Amino acid sequence: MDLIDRKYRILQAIIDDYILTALPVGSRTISRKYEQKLSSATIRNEMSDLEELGYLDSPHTSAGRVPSNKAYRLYVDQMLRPMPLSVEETAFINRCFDRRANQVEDLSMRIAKALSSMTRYTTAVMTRTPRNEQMLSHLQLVPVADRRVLLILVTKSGTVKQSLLEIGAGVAPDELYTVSRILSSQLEGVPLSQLPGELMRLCGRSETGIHAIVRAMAEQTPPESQSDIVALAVGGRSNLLSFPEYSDVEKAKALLSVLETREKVVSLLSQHGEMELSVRIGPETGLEETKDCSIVTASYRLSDGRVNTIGMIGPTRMQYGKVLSVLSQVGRSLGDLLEEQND
Amino acid sequence: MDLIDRKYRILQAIIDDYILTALPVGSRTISRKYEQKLSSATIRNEMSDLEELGYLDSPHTSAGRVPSNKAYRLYVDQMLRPMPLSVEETAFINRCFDRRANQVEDLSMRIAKALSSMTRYTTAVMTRTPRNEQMLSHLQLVPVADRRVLLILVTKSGTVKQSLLEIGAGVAPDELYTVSRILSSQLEGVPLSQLPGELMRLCGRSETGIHAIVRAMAEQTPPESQSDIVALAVGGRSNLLSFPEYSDVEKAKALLSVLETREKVVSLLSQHGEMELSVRIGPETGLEETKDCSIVTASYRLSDGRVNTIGMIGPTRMQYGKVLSVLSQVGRSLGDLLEEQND
DNA sequence: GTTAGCACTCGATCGGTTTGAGTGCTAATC
DNA sequence: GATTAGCACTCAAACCGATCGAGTGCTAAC
Repeated sequence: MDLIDRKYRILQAIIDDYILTALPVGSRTISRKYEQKLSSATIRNEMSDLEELGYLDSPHTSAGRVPSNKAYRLYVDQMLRPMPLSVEETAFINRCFDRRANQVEDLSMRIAKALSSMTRYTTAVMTRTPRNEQMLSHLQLVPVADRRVLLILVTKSGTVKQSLLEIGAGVAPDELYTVSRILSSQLEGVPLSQLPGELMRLCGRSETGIHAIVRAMAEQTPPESQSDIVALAVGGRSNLLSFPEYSDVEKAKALLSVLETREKVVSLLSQHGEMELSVRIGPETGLEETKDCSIVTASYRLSDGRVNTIGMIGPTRMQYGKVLSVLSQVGRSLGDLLEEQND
Repeated sequence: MDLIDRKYRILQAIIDDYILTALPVGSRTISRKYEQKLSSATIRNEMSDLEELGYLDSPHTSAGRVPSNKAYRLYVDQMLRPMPLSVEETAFINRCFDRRANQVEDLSMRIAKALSSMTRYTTAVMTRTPRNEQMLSHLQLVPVADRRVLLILVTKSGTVKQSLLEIGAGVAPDELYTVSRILSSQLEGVPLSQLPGELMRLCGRSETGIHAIVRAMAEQTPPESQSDIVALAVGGRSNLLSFPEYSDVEKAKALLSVLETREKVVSLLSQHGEMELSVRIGPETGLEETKDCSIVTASYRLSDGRVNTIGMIGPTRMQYGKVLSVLSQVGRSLGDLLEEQND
C-alpha cells in the first residue's frame, strides 16, 4: 500500500508533531509548520484520506488527528531518518562503560539509569542465559561457617551461580576441596536443570564420608525455574510520570506496577524475535497493561550463548529515531564489553 | 504539656478519622461518630484550643481540621492502642518465611513485596554490615575461564562477597587452591576495607608464581565504598499512587524518584537511632522530598554485627498502629531467621 | 461549662455561555 | 482536476455566576 509522496510527507509531519507535543494535530498546524505551500484545506482533504486508510484517528470531531498504531508502524519501518547522537550524548554513553564493574548487576543498573536519564524513558537491561545452554563446567564448595557451605557453580559459558547449603555435620576445608574436585569431574557437562537429579544418583553410590554433602547439594540446589536470568535492572521508572499520557494516576499506577513485577518485565524484554533491534507498538507489546506503550529493544547474543537485551518503554508516541540510535549504539557496546570480559 | 482527658480523646478521634479518610475533620463528624455526649459546638471549642496548642491545622476557614506533625508525634508516642494482627495476616506473614531462600536478596525482596501488598505501603528491606566490623574469615579463588578467576571473600560474620578477577596468565586449579589457603591464613582477621592495602604489601614479597594473582587481587578488589550494604529490596512503590495525597503527579514523581535512588533509600533506612522500632514523621525523615511522609522502621542488630532494617513509607497520615504491629512482628521473625541461618 | 442558634466563609459543584481550534462541504479559482 | 477560500457546524475546554453545604466563630441562653 504505497502512499503517494505528498500524503506520505503529511503523515510524517503529523507523526513528528504529535510525538513532540502529544496534542492532536490540526490541518492548520501542518500547513503552517510543515507544508507552507499547501493550504489547510488541502491538508484537510489529505488527512481525511489518511484517516480512511487507517493511519489517523480523530479523538472527536473537532480535535485534530492522532496517528494510529498502523501509522507508527509505517513510521518506524520506513520513515525514520537516521538520527546520529550528539557528541555530548556519545560522550555520556561512553562514560558508562568507563568505570570498571565486574558484576553484571552493577553494570546493568548503571546503564539502565544512564539511558533513562538520557532519554527520559524507562530502561531495562537484562542478561539471560537460555536454560538448555547452561551446562556445568565445574563446581566448588567454600566453607562459610561451621555447618554452612557456599556452593559455587560455574557454567561452560562462564557465568557463576551460588547458593548456600546447610550440611549435617562440619567438614574440613581440605575435604571440601577434594569433594569439589571429584564432583566437578563427575558432573562436568551436565545441564544445570538436571543437576539435582544427577546428584541424587551419585548420592546412592557415594562413600559415606561425602554422602551428607552430596545429599545436601541434591536437596538444596535451587530448581532452575527462573534462574536462567542472570541479571535484570530497571531504571527511571518515575520518568513515566512526566508524560501527559500518565497524568491519569490510575494509568500510571497500572504501568508502574507492571514495571515492578520482575516476571512481567522479563516477559516484555523477551519477545523480540531474535531481532537485533525490535520495535513493538501498542498491543504488540503483549501485555494488556502496556497496550498504549511501545517497547524498543536491542538484543545481542553473545558467543557463549547468553543473550543481552536492553529495552526502553514509553507511550506509543515515542521518539523512535532517538531511542533506536541510542539503543543500537549502547547495545553493541555492551555486547562487546560482555563478550570481551568473557575470553 | 498534658492534655486533659477530653481534649486528648477528641484529638485522638480526629487523628483516627483523618488517617482513615484523608479528609479534614469537622466538629460535627466528631460529635456524631466519636463523642455523642457532646455537641458539635463543644467540640468546636475544644478544637479551637487544640489548634492554638499546635496540634491541629486548618487548611482554610471552613474546611475542618487536619492533625499537625506534633499531633502525629503525640499519637504514636502515647495514643497508640496495640493492634494485634488478624489470624489471616499472621498466616500471610508466616508464609513469607516458609519457602526457603538461601540468598538474602531473594528473601528481602519477597518480604518487601509481601509487606507492601499487605499494608499498601511501600516497603524496603535492607541488611547492612557496618564497614568496620567486616573482617575476613577466609577467601577462595575459583577458576571460571582461562584467565578469569572468581574471588570469594567470606567474612567473620558469614556474609559472602564475590568479584571476578582477570589475571595475566592461566593458573591450574590446584595451584589456585594452594594460593587460597596461603592467603586465607595470612589475611585472616583483616578488615575488608584494608584488604587492597594488605594485598599490596604481600605482593611485594610473594614468590613470583603467585605474584600475578595477588597483584590482580590487590588491584581489582572493589573498594569498600558502599559495599557494606549487603542487600536492599524495595517493594510496592506503585502503591503510593493510591493515596489521594499523591494524586498530584508531580508530588508522586518526586517521591518515586527518591525511592528509585539507592543511596537515598539507604539513607532513609539508616536514620533510626539504634532503636528497634522507630517512627519518623514529616521533616524528621531527613529528606526534603519526604517532608510530607512518615517512615516506620524496625531494625535488629544480629549477633554477627549485621543490622537488618525493614522500613515502610507512606503519607504522614499513616496507619501507625497497624504498621508498627506488622513491622515489629516481621522484623523480629526476620531477625531470628537470619540469626539462625548464621550459626 | 455546655449548647443552641446564627451569621459568615469558602471550596466544590452545577448549569449555562463563550471561545477557539478543529472539521467537512461547497463553490469559486488556478 | 487539483487547490483553496469561505462558511456552517462540532465539541472540549475555559469561564462565570449562582448555589450548596460543610465548616467555623461568636453570642446568648440554659
